[in-house]
Amino acid sequence: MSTNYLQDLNQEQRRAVAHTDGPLLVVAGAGSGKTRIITYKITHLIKQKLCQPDQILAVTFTNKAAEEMRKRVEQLLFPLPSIPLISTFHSFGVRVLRRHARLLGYQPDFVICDTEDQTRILKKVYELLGFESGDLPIREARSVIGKLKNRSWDSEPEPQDDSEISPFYPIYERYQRLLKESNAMDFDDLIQQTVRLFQEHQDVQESYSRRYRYLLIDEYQDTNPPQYQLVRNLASTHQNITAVGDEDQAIYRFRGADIRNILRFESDFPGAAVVKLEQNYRSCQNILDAATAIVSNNLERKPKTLWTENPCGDPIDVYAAGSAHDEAFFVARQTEQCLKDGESGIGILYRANFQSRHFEEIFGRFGIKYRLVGGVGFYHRKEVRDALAYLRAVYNPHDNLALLRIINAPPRGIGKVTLDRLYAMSEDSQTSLWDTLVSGIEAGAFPGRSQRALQTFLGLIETCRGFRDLPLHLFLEQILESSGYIEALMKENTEEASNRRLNLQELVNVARENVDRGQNLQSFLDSTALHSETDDYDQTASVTLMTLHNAKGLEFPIVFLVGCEQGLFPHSRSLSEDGLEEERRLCYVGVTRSKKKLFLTYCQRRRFFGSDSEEVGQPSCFLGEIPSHLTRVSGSEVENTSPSYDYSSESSDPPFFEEDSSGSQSPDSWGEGSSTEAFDGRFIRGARIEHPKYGRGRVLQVQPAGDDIKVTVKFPGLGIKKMLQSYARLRLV
DNA sequence: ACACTGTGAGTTTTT
DNA sequence: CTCACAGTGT
Repeated sequence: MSTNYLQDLNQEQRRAVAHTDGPLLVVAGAGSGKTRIITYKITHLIKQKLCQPDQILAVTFTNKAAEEMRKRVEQLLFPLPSIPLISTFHSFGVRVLRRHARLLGYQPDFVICDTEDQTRILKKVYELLGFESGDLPIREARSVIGKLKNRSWDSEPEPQDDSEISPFYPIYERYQRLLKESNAMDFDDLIQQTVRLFQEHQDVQESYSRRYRYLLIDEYQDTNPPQYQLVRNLASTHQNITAVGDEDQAIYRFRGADIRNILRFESDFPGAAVVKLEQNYRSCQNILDAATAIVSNNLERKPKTLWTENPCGDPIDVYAAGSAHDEAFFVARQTEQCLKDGESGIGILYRANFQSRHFEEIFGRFGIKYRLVGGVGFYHRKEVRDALAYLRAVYNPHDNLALLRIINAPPRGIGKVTLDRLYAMSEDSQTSLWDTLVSGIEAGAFPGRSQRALQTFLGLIETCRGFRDLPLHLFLEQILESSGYIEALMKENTEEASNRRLNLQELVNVARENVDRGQNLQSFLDSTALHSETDDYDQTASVTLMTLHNAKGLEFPIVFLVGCEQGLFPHSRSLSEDGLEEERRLCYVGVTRSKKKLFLTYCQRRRFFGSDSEEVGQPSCFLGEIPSHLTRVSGSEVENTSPSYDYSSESSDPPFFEEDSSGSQSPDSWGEGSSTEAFDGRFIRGARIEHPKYGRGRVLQVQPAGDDIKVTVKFPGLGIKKMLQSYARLRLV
């Protein structure tokens, strides 16, 4: 068996796989065999004996993608003497950092904290610095910190040149210090600290660069500056890098991803070869045409032409639903029909997680089995996180974050007053909470009741430490018993509590599987921290609900892209600046997930925040970018429940889909560019605005009023005001 | 210390 | 609607 596997590839793909020496950029359009390139190239390198398997490093963004590749490589190459490292950026970071943590002043058993931990830490920071969440909501503080960490290669951010961020720099500084003191890293640190390690310790960098002689990077368009720098560091000694990507599918700018990384690859890596893959093997012609038409409105891209030999396929169905409920109903009915026809592999894709609710509800009523990816996942449940914190705290009591989480869960009489005291003492003595607690109890530093409660807690942790040598799952079971956690749930005697118990049982099962695979506590904790919900997504489920972001890299015979409304998709918060191009790419990603059949739906009215009335919405401007001969439009009628929404004087029912003789099925607001002129960056539903007198508010409703536009705005604390756009000097924020 | 209540505020996307 | 929080009462 020599080079048979090359027969599966087209000419361009073969060129990409056969190029083994030096930098290579593979510009791979949607559905053109991106994953195939990486897996076959790994195969090629090994079969041609260009290196040992364990000298190959392939980096992806999601565990799911990594797993998929591992599986495929295994299939291609039977038994292997060693295995290539196929890993996500983050888990690669963890791997390196666990080994060299001390060089950076961390302990090797550092903790990985996620968004929830970040929030807890930030609350503490606010408390310490006297910040109010009114000054800057914690959510935004997180994003400011993320920006600081992700925008540059070096680890010391320069705040002074950014007036928008510099007032909040103390928050960043204190946050980072608390993290360090807790021996913790957030997700961004996992990359950034790795880069720092490489910068400060050239020898370490070189050893990794020499160790991995061939580098393959998936989804290169989504790399942010630290990741980019990491890649360059790894390639430094050999430049054997294969970057695979597609700038049209760059959808992680909010995470600091910089599309220019892929656009300037050739100048970054002199002598780079470039291969373009333009044949699409996935979608029908109609779908591909629609996708191409949409994305060609973007300016920030290299033009390319995707083509396919696949049949034309059905027209794209566009459905104008009356309400979100109606939309879900329509999708459920269509889905039911598809299932009856023996179809499987139906994807319901949406912009934002909260949209899933209606579909879950209606699908439940229809008896349609579905799988939900994302949302509040297993590892984010309170009880699961508590249990993991117990593991951490018992294993290492100096883990402040874990200790704080479980010290009073279940309630055992250690409240805020006691905790504040403990915290202050720990600040004074510069020791961990645990040490402070131990010495404080000895010194009798607490009032009687707290003293006894803390004493009990201390005894509990010490008892649990006695179980440390048990296999992980038994260890966990023991802790849950001894801590009284299970008992407290039993006492509650509600359905919710019994669900929680089931979840904990499930966690014990996961732990057992880990033991069976020979993994230790540390790797168990790592995998739970880096786990994402996409990971256990099962290809065999016939109906799947997920966000567009989660859908990247997947494909479905049938796709429903729902909620195609101005303000939701494109999202109102991305309308200012050039965020619209990114939304358009997201739309491109969504459309190209589909193999044979695509439905696009939107709601003419949607409830916001579960408010009492449904507000009028405009169809997504992306719908207007699809040539009308590719679509088939239908819709449900909207009853005129509220006179203020009455559009009937302007068009007959259904309002947006008047059949006219000019041949265009599109309403006026769709036409090329016109919707963009009227609404892009303006005051659409959901947008946040600022009024010179009332301050900040949110647009609830927009309606035409003669030549002007009437805008309804909710100002927090002040109530709802209606105003005309031309008079009110509104500004987007 | 904690369980309860009402208030008010907030929904992009993720490792 | 659903979460987090403040303020109540025990």
